[in-house]
Amino acid sequence: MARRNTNRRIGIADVAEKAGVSHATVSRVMNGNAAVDPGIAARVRAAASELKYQPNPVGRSLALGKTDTIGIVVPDLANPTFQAILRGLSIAASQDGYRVLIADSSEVTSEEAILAGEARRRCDGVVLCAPRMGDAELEELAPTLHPLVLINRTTVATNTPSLSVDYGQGIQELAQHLVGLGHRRLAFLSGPEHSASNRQRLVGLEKFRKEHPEIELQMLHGGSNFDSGHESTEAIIASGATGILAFNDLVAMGLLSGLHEHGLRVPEDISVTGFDDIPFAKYTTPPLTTAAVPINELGSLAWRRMREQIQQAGEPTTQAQDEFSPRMEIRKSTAAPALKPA
Amino acid sequence: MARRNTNRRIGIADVAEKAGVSHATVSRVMNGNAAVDPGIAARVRAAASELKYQPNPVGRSLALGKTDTIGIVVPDLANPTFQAILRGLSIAASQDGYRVLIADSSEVTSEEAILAGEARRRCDGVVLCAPRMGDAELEELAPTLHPLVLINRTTVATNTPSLSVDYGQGIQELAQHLVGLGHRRLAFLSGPEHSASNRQRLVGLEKFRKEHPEIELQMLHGGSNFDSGHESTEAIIASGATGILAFNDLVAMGLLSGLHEHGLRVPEDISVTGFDDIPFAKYTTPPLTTAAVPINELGSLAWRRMREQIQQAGEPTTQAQDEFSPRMEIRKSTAAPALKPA
DNA sequence: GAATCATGAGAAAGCGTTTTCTCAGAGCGT
DNA sequence: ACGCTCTGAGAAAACGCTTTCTCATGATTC
Repeated sequence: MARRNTNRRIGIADVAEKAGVSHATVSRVMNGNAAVDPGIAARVRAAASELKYQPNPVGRSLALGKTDTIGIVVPDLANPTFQAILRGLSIAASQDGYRVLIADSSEVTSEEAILAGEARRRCDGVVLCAPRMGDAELEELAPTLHPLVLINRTTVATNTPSLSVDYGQGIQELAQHLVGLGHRRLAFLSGPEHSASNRQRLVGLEKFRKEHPEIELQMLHGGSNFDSGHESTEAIIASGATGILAFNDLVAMGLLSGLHEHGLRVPEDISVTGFDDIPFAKYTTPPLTTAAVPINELGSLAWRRMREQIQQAGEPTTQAQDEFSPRMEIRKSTAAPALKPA
Repeated sequence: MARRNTNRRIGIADVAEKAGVSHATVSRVMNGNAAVDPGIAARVRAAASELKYQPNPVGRSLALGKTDTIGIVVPDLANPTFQAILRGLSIAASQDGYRVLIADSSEVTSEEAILAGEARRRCDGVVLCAPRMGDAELEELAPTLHPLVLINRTTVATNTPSLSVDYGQGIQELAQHLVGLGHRRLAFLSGPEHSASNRQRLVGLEKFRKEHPEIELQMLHGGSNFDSGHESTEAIIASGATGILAFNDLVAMGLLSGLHEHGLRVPEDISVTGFDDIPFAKYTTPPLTTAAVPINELGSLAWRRMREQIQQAGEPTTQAQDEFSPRMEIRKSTAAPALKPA
């Protein structure tokens, strides 16, 4: 006897009474699960629409053991990449009648597991987006979250599908591009320390270094947003590099703006690349050379992988490990260096 | 007898059995609602943590009649403004233990009411963000959605709190700013037809026209994103106006890029203003003069108004109608016009 | 020492659905 | 006309929790 009965929403019981049938019959009519006499069905439907009856999803969820909702955990909702994934996921999921519940960990690593667990209990599955937690913790957490889809991380133990972008490959191609233009002094403006995608970039660049020992490649610390790019301007100028690989487009844009303020021209004086190809990248001045990540696909594919797991619950999951290769997007922020490097 | 019992998650019954107490006692211990013998409580807690018991939120929701979730309906999740509102809302709500469920109407007006209704049934309240539906429909829908918070729209009938931005005022100030710089030929590149905020801008500009009959002010049709701004470039040039009021920052940025491609310099040849002050606005080249909308505040205030309604359920709601005044953000995309207007 | 009271735990109802189980009645064949 | 199957509707259990109600136990008071 929880809530008082007064003033409650109209429920299946009201419809049943009005139509002169049992609860069960109303449920049958609403869901079309079993054969019901057409006459009775019509009566029920009339009663339902007259009372504007709408089934209570919570009761439904309890009985069915599913919520038609999936959760997504992201490190920072301010990041356009995660926003785009969220959007792609939401649109794809809604096409199948599912809704998305969001949880923003605000880059607080210790919160991720808690948020994910909570989301999982409320939802039929969880998408874990670029988690910052350590490998061991992820390995332990993953099985408890199933159905789970991982973005930008992988796990070995369980067969959880993962979607990732080959950041190592992309950053190498960008570096190649700069070298091809004639640059000999490069600098990488790195991202957040706990970011797995940042580590991938570092690994890729290490490989690049081995293959091009003649090229100077400096590593500079930075962040993942505008401001950190902007703040790094002086360090970049001091580095003497002519080709700058920014962690992502946001950082590149901040840097672009900082360089402009210092009177340096891009690409004449210095070349800058981004990463991600966020929608804004092609509208910067100059338009940004970057590695395009098929971000919309990521969101919708995440949903497809989730749906597969939800549908074939129990069956041997097909452990899909999708990896996307970034596509070079050569624009105007890169060019051959001036003859006499600064 | 819905699902088969096999393989089910561990529930309150398991804890009760393990601790040798009744379901009720476990519930009492978990929620701290009533006095429980410390010894028994400890036993229950031990059993719970040993079994890693986590209450099922669906069962909880059904019993409590609340879901600790609120819904938000937005016209387009790709729009940075709505992304920012979503983010502010989500962060504020999570501080109080609430989660956010999202619904994207994809600008399909007819879907809004359905999505909102569905969201409301699943959640404890709904935030309706810049709905495109007509006034009559909104008026009819609002009472059925309570607790409801409206953003960028108001409603008279019920006492639902609303948050809005004085777009009319902001656009007038921007126009004033241009006139103050010496511009005499202005053009407004308008937004989506169904957008209430676009109508507000038009009303504001009508007022401006009355007060400044000597100023030429053209109205051009446009959209709300980069591309529409970009596409309008030629129409803008053809208009002969020297001061352009873009619908929002996105449109302004697209326009900036288009003008650049046509060899026109901003602000020397033509001045451009945006609206919203999205994070990117200060990093464009040149940095964009715009009217700043306190977008983060909007999201968190939306939550505060929602929380007020949820808490004082039943009590006379305080029908708050908050209106924000945009703040002029004068940057480098506006300047005095060339002596001889094009 | 008996009556009263406070404390705290268990039984059970209730939240709003779905689904199984059961059974009445109709239709059919012999 | 009898028994069989079949259709379809109601009764009730189940989902997992909270909370009221009830009652036993031990403490308090006269």
